[in-house]
Amino acid sequence: MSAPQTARTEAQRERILAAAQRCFIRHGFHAAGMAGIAEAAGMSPGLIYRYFDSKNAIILAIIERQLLERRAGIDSLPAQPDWEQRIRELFLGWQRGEDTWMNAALFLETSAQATRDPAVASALAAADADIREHFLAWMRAQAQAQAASVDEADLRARALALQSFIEGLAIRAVREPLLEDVRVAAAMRQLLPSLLHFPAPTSKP
Amino acid sequence: MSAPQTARTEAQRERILAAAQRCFIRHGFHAAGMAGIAEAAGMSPGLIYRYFDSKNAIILAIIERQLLERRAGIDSLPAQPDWEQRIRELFLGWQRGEDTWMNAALFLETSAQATRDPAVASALAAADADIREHFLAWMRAQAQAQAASVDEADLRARALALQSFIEGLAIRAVREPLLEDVRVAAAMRQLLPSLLHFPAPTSKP
Amino acid sequence: MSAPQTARTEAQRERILAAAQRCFIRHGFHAAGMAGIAEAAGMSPGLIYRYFDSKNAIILAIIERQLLERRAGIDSLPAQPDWEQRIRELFLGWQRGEDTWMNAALFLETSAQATRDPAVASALAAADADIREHFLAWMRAQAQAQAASVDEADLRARALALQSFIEGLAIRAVREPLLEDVRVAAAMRQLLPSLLHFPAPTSKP
Amino acid sequence: MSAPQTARTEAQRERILAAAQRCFIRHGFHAAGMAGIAEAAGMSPGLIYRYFDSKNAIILAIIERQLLERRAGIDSLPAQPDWEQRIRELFLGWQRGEDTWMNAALFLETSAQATRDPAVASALAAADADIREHFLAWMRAQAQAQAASVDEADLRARALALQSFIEGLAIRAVREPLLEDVRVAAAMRQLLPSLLHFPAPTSKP
DNA sequence: AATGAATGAGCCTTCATTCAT
DNA sequence: TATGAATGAAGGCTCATTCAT
Repeated sequence: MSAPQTARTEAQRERILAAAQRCFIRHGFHAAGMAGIAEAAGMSPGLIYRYFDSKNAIILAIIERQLLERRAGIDSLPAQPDWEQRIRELFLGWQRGEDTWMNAALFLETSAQATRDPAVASALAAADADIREHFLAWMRAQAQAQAASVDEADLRARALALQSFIEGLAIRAVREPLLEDVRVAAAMRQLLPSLLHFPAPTSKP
Repeated sequence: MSAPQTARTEAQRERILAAAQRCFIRHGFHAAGMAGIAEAAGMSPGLIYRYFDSKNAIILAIIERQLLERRAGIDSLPAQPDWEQRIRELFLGWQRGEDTWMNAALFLETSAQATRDPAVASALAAADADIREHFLAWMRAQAQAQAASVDEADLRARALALQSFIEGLAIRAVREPLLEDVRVAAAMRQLLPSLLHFPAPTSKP
Repeated sequence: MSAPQTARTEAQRERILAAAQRCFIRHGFHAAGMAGIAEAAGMSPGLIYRYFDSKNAIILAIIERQLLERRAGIDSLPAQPDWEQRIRELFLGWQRGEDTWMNAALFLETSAQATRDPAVASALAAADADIREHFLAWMRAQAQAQAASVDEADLRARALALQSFIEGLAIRAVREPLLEDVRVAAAMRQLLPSLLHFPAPTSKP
Repeated sequence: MSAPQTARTEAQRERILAAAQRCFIRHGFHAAGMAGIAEAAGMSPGLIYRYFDSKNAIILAIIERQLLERRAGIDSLPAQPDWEQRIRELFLGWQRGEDTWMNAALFLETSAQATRDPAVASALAAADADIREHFLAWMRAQAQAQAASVDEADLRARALALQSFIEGLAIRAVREPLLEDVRVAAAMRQLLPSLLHFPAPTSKP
C-alpha cells in the first residue's frame, strides 16, 4: 500500500473494493477489467493504483473483506433460528446471485484462485480457520443451550460437516440454477437433526 | 468439430484434452495459454485447431469428459464400501491435486466458469442432472440391500445431501490444503449414518 | 467510436488515418499490419484501439475521408479549366502514387474490398452517389455557362461517361506505370469535346 | 515449376487455375485460402504445390490466363456489332459477378495487386500492352471497313479512350451494384459515336 | 502422384500498468 | 489528488507451406 491511513484513504479503498466486488461477481476475476472497476467506482483507472498495488492486491483485499462479513454473519446467528427457512433463503439468494454475506460466485472464484496464487491460498486458509473458530463458538453455544455435554472434538466434527454441506450448496446454486429450494429443504431435513441435536449428558462416571 | 471421426482423430483429441486438463488444473482456464497446452500435448498450436474450434470448445469437451469419468466413478461404487476410508482417500487425493474421477481444482474452475459462459452453464447443469440420476440409482440399490422401503422423494433428498457434502469437501480440499483427513473422517461419521441407513420397512398395511 | 470528441481526439484520429492511408497504399489492406500503422503514426498499437474499434473501422473511416476529399476536389473545379492539362497532371500524379484527391491504388483497393465487405460496399455506393451529384452540379454549371439547354437525363449520361473514363484512367495509371501522358492526352481529345460541349438551344417551339 | 510438361500436368494445372479463379472472384486473393482452392479443385492442398510454387504463382498464372481469354474475346469481336447492346450485356454480367472474358472483381483484384507485387505489375503491363495491340487491330479493321484513312496515332488514342471507358465501367459495376444499365447505355451513346466513327478520307493532297 | 496432418510465423486485439499533466 | 492517454507484452487464432506416408 502506498497511501497514508487517513479516513479519506480508507473510504476510497472501500469504494474501490465495493465496485470491484460487484464486477468480480458479475464477470469473474479475469473478465472484470480495471477500466470497468474504475468506472464502477466512479474514478479513473490510474487512481486505483494509488490505493492498491495491483489487481491482485484488490482480490486479496476482497477476500479479507469477505472474511469480516462472513464472521459478522456468523456472529449474528440467533441461538435457535428456524434453520430450514434460513438456509432456504440463503440458497435462493445464492441462486439469484445476491450479495449476502457469502456470494456463491465470488466464493467459487476465490476458491479457484487459491489453486494458483499462493497469496490467495494462504489468505483463504487463514480466513477459513478464523471462520471456523467463530462457527465453533456458535455451536458450542447451541450445545450449552441444550444442556448437553460439550466434547470439543465432536463439536469440530459437526462444524466441519455443516460447513461442507452449506458450501456444497453454494456449488449447487451455481451449477444448477433451476434446482428447487424445496428439494434443498428436504436434503437439509436429512442432515440437520443429527448435526444440531446434542445428546443429553450421560451419567458416564 | 472439423475432422473426420477416425481412430487417429480421436486419439489426437484425447491427447489434447489430457494436456489441456493438466494445464487448466495447474493454471486455470484463463492463465493456461494455447501455446502451453500445445507444448504439453507435444504438438504445435495450430494443430489443436484441427481438432477443436476454440479454446472454449476444449473447456466444453473437458466438461463432457469429466461427466463420463464421474459417471463411471459412481457406477463402479461397490454396494457396501468402507465409506469412511473411501472418502478419506478421495479427500486426500483432492488435496494433493490428484486427478481422480473428480479433480477438485478443475471442479471449482468449471463451476466458476459456469457463472460467465452460458454454454458451460448448461453443459454443467445437464451433466449434474445426469450424475444425480446415477447416484440415485446407487442409493436405491443401497436401500434395497437393506431391505428398506424405497421412497423416491426420500432417496432424492439423501442423494442431494450427500452430494452437497462431498462437493463441499472438494472446496475444503482446495481452501485448506492442511486440513487433516482425520477431521474429515470425524465429520463424515456425523453425517453418513443418517444418510446411508434406511429404516426397516414398517408394518404399515 | 469510444473516445469523446475533443480536439485532441480528432487530431489523433487524423494522425492514425493518415498513417493508415500511407500503409494501405503501399501494402494493401491486408498486408498492412496494425503494428506498421502504429509505427507510422508514431504511437503504440494499443493506442489505436482507443480511437478506432478495429482495423476494418479504419478502412471505413478512410473511405469517408476520401469521399470528403473527392467532393472538395470536384467542388473546387474551376468553371472552364484547361481540361487537357488538368487530367494529364492528375494522371501523372496517379502514376507516381501521389496522394491527390484520389489515390489510384487506394481507389482500387477500396473498390476490390467492396466485393467482400458489405459495409465497405454500401459505404462506397453511398459515397459514389454523393460524388456524382456534386459532379452533376458542376456539369450543369458548365452547360449553363454555354447558355445551353439543360436536359437532366443528358447531363447524367455525360457525367457517368466522364466519370467512367477518368476512373478507367486510374486503372491505367496503376497497370501501366510507363504509359506516356501524351497518349492519355490524345485519348482525352477524342472524348472530351463531345462530353463537355453542349448544343446551343435549338429553337424548338 | 516443378513438374514435367505432360498433358496430364497441364490438365491438373488447369483444374487448379479454374478452381482458384472461382475462389479469388468470390473471396479475393487474400481471403481465398489454399484449402478452399484445393477443395474446389477436388484435390489435396499438398498436391497443388506440385504444380505451383506458391499461392502467388497461381495469381500470376491466372493473370496470364486472363490475358489469353481477353485476347480471344477481343479477337472474336464482330466487325459491326450492336455496340450498345453488347456493352450493356457485358456490364450486367459484371454486376452479377459473372465470369466473362473479364470478371470485374478479379480485374480490380489483380490491378490492386499490381501496386504491391512487382511480378504482378510487370505481368499486367505486358498483358495490357498485348491486349491493346489486338484491340488496335480490331479498330483498324473498323476504320478500313468504313473506308476511312487510317492514322495510327489517332487509332491508338481512340483505343485507349475506349479501353479506359470500358474499364471504368468495370469499376462502376463493382462499386454501384444497383446502377441501372439504361444509364450505362445512355452514357455510351455519348461516347461511342465519336470513338467508332471514322471520318471519310479527306482529299488532302 | 497424392494425401492431409503438421508446422510455426505472424496477425489483430486486449488490458494491467505507468506517467505526463 | 486525480486524470485518462499511452504503453507493450501476451494471447487466441489463421493459413501458406512442408513432409511423412
